Amino acid sequence: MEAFMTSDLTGLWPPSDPSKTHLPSSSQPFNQETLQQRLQQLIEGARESWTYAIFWQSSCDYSGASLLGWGDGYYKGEGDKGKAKIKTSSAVEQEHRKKVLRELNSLISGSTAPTDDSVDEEVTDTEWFFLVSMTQSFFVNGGGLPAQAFFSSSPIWVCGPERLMNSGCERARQGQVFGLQTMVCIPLANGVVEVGSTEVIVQNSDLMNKVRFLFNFNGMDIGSWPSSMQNPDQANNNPQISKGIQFENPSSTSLTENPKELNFSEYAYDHRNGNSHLLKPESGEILNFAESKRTEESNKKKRSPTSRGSNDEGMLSFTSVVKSSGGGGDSDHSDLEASVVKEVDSSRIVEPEKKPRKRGRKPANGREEPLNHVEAERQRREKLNQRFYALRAVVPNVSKMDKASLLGDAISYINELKSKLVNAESDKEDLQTQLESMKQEFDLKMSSHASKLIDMDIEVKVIGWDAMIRIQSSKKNHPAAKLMAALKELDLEVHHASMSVVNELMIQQATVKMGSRFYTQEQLKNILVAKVGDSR
Amino acid sequence: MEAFMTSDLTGLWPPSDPSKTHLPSSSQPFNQETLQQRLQQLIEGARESWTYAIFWQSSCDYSGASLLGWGDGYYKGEGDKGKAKIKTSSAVEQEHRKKVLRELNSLISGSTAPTDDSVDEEVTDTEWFFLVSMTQSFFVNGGGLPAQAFFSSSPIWVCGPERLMNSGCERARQGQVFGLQTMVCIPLANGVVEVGSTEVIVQNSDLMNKVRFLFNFNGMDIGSWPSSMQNPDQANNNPQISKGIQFENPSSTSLTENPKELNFSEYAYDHRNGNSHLLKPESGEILNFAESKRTEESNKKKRSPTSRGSNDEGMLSFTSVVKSSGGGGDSDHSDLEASVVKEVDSSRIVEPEKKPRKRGRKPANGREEPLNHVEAERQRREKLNQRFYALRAVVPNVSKMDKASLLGDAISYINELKSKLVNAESDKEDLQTQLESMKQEFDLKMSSHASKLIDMDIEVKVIGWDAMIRIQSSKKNHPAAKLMAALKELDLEVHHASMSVVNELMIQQATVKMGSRFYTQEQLKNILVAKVGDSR
DNA sequence: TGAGACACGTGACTC
DNA sequence: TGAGTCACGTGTCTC
Repeated sequence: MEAFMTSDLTGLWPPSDPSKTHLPSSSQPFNQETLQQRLQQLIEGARESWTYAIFWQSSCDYSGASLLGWGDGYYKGEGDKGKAKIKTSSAVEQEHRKKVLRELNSLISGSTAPTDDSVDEEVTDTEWFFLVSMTQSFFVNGGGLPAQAFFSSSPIWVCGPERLMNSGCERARQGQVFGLQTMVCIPLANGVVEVGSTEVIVQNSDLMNKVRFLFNFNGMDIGSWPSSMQNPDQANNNPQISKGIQFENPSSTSLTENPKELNFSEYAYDHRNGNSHLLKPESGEILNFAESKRTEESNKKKRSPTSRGSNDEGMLSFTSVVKSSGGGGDSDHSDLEASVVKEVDSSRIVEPEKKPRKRGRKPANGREEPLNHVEAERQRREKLNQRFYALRAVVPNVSKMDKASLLGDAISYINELKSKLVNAESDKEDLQTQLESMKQEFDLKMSSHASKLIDMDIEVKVIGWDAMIRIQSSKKNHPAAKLMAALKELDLEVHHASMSVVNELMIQQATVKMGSRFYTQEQLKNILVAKVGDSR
Repeated sequence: MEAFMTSDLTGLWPPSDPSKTHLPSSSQPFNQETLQQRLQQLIEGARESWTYAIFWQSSCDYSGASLLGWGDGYYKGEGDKGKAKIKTSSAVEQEHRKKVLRELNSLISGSTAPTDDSVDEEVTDTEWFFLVSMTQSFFVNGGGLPAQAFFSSSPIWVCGPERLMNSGCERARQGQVFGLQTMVCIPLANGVVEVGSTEVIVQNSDLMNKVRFLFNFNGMDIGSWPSSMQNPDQANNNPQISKGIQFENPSSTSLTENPKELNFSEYAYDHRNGNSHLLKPESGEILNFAESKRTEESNKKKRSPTSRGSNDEGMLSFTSVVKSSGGGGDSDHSDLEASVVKEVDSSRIVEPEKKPRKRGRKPANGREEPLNHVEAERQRREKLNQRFYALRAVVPNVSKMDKASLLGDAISYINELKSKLVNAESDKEDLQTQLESMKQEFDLKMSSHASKLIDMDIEVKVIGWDAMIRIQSSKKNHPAAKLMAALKELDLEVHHASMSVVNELMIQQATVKMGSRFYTQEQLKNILVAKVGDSR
C-alpha cells in the first residue's frame, strides 16, 4: 500500500500524464519526476508533520473553462503512524475502499494478481481522502479551496475543525470528516499546491517559502541559491565582478584555483595569452585590493609560476629545473627570468629593472629561504584580501572604501543586525504574549455563554494567591483530565485534589496555588468553565 | 496646576519624604530628585502616550506588615491636551476637587494665599486620580494591582475597560472610571512602578526594558551599559553582559563615540599604561593583533610620538613641526603618547636599535621623507589592527584565530545574523497574521450571540468573489459609517451602495467585491453583524 | 605636493 | 624544523 502510494502513482494514474489526459495543458506542466520529488521534499523536510501534498494542475477543458485537476501527489501519512491508524471506518467501508483500490490498480497495471497484496492493508481515512482526491477537479471560478486560492492568487490556510467545516468548501468539509485538521492551498502560476495535516498547524511562512522555492523558481535559480546562501566567500552583492575572484569554493571554480596553493594563475595565464582585455586594470582596481596592479606588473615580472600548476610548456621545463635544484641560485628571480625570457621573444633581454613599476621592496637577492617564505607571505596576503573582498560583499553600503573603513562598517553593521535581531525577538515575544492573552480573553468571553449550555456546577474561591476549586459535572468526557489540563495550562500548582463519582455525577475538588499569573475569582471561574465545560 | 503637579510634588507631599513618614523604609529609597526624573524619563520619551507614572515605595508599618505607599509620581497628562479635557465631572465635583486641593496646598506650604491661583483651573479626571493616589497605600498581601505585582514579582498589564473592571482591583476600577484604559504595574526590588494611560496600549517589552534600565540598574551599571550598546568597539556577546545590549536609548550615551571617527582609543590607552594587570600581555596576545608585542617594544623603540599630539619636550619639538603640517588630527591618541613618554623617562631615550627586538625591516636611516611616511604607515596599520580587534569583540566564538579566519568568521556571522533576522521577521509576520485572524474569529464567535442582542436585520449573499449586503437597522450610532469602516477593514471593494432612512430605520444596501481574502456567506454575515451591530 | 592607501619583501616569533 | 603569522619599512600610485 505504502509503496503503491508513494512511488507508483506518478506515472500510473492517468491524469498525471499530460499526454493521456483529455485536458490540454494551458501552461507547460512540471516535469513529472521532479514534481513528485518536490512534493515529497516539501513535506518530508518540514518541521510540521504534513500528511500529504497534492499539486493541482491548471488546465482548460474544451469549452475553455479553466479547471484544476490532479497533477501529482505525495502521501506521507500521519505523524505517529503506529498508533494513529484509528479505525474509524467500518469494516464495510474498509471493504469498499479495498475493492475500489483493487479495481483502480488493475485498471492501471492491467493485471490483478500482484497488486492484491498491496491492498490487503487497512486503508486509513487520510489515505482514502488522498486517493479519492485523484478523481477530483475544480472549476476555478467555482467553489473549492484550491480553486479559491488559484482564482484569488493568494494562499488559503484553514485550520481547526470548525474552520474546515465553515470554509464553504466541500473538499475541506470532507477532509475534516476524514480527520484532517489543517488544509493549505498555495497558488502557483500553473496550478495549486495543497497540503494537509491531521494536526492543527498554525499559519507560518515557512511552507510558503518552501513552495515558492521548490515550484516557482525551478529554473536557473534553483542551483545557485543554496550555494550562495551557504558559502560566505561566495556571497556577493556586486554582480559585475562576482567573476571568480573571491570564490574559494572548489566546486565552482573550474577556472579559479585554490588560493592556498595556486594563486593568480588565471591572471598569469591571461598574460601569457597576451594582454587580455577581459580584465582591464582600471576597472578592477577599485574592487580588488591586490590584483589590479598585479595585472600590469606581471608583464614585467612573471610572478612565481614555480609552485603553481602551470602547464605551459616553455615555462614548465624552466621552472622545474630551478625548483628541483632546491632553490639554490637566485630562484626568486627564476620566475622573473621566465617572464623576461618570454618577453625576450617579443622585445628585449635581461634588464630586470627596466621600469620602476614594481611595488614595494625589491627582492633581497641571493637567498635560499626567502623564496618560499615570500611566496607563503604572498598567499597569506592574498587570502586576507579575498576575505576582505568577501566581507565587502556581505556588508551593504561600503562602496569604494578602504580596509579600515570597511572593517568599521562591518562592525557597525554587525551591531545593527544584532540590535535589530534583539528588537525583532522582543517584538515576537510581545506578539506571542498578546496572542496568549487574547486566547485567554477568548475563553473568558466564551465562558459567559458557554456556562449556560454545559451542565456543570462550579465554585471558585480565591484567597491571596491560593484558590479553591469545586466542580460538579457529568462524569462524561473525562472532566478530571480536562480540569488537570486546565490547571497545568494556567500554571496553577495543585496542592490537593480529590474526585469522586456518584452515579453519573463527578465531584472534583482542588486547592491550587497561582504561579506566574494572578487570576481573580471571576476570571478563574470563567476560564475553568470554558475549559472544563468544553464539550469536546 | 500643572506646575504644581510636575515639579513641586516631590518634596512637598509628606509621604514622599521618608524622614517625615511614619513608615520605616525597609530598603533604601531612591534618591528623590532622580526618582521623579526617572519617572518623567520613563513616560516622556515613550512611543506610547502614558498619562502618569507613579512609584509605590515598599515599606513596613509598625506591625511588620509590608506596605506599598506613595513614593513619587509624575503626571504628564493626556496625549491630546487641548481638546481632551473632557468635563465629565460635575461642577460640584470640580468644586470639591479644588477645595481638597486648596486644603492640601495650604497644608503643605502653610499659606493659602499664593496657591489659590494654581487651583483655579479645572481638575481633570486623570489629574484627580493621580492626586488621590498620593493618599493610597496597599498591603502587599492584600488586593490591588501594585500589591499583586509586587507580591508575585511579575508585571501586570491591564488594558481595556472590561479588564480594568474585572481585574479585581479597586484601584483599577477607579482608574477606569476616571478614564484610564491601560494600567501597568512593574515590580522592583523596593517597590512598584505604575503607569497609566487614557489610551489602550497593548503589552510590549519596551516599557519593561525602560523600567529595568531606569530603576533596577541605577548603580554602577548605568554608565557602562549604554556605551557597550552603541559602540561597536565595546559591544560584546558574553552572556553575562548581554543583558544591556538591547537598550538602544540614545539619551544615555554620553560616553560613546562615533565609531567612524574616533575609535578604540580606550584600548590603546590600556596598553600604554604599561603592563597593566588588567590586560596581561599573555592574555592580550590572543586578543590583540599588534599591541601585545608593542608594549615591550615601546621600551626599546620610541614609537611614533611624531605625528601625535604629544606634549613631551624633547619629542615635542620634533612632533610639533611635523604635526602642525597637517598630520590629521588624531587627537584621540593624545593620551597615548603621554604614557609612552612616561616610560621614556624611566628608561632611555634616542637609541632606536638597542636590541634586535624590532620586527621587520630596519629603518633606512638618513632620510627625511621616509620618516614621516613610516610614521603614517605605522598609524594606518595601527588603525587597521584596532579595527580587527574591535571586530573580534563583536564576533562571537573567534578565540585565538588569525586575521583571515576572523574575517571569515565575521562574514559567516553576518550571514547568520542576516538569516536569523529574516526568520524572525517572518515569524513576526506569522504571529501578526495569526493575531489578525484571531481577532476576526473573535468577531465571528461573538457575533452569534451579539446578533440576538442588537436590533438589526442583515442579509448577505455571496456569489463568487462578489457579495451583496443588505442591512436594516436603527439609524442611531451611524450604522453607515460602521458598515463602510467594516468593508474597508475587510478589504471589500464597494461597487455600489445606497442608504436611506425611513422614520427611525436605516436601510443600507451594498454590492462589493472581495479583495485579498475570501469570505463565505456565513463568515461575512457574522463579521458584519459583529462590526455594524456593535453598539459602541 | 603631499597625504593616504596599498602591496611587497623581510625579520621575528610561535608551535 | 619549518610552515604560518605578524609587523615593519619601503616603493609606488592616486587624488
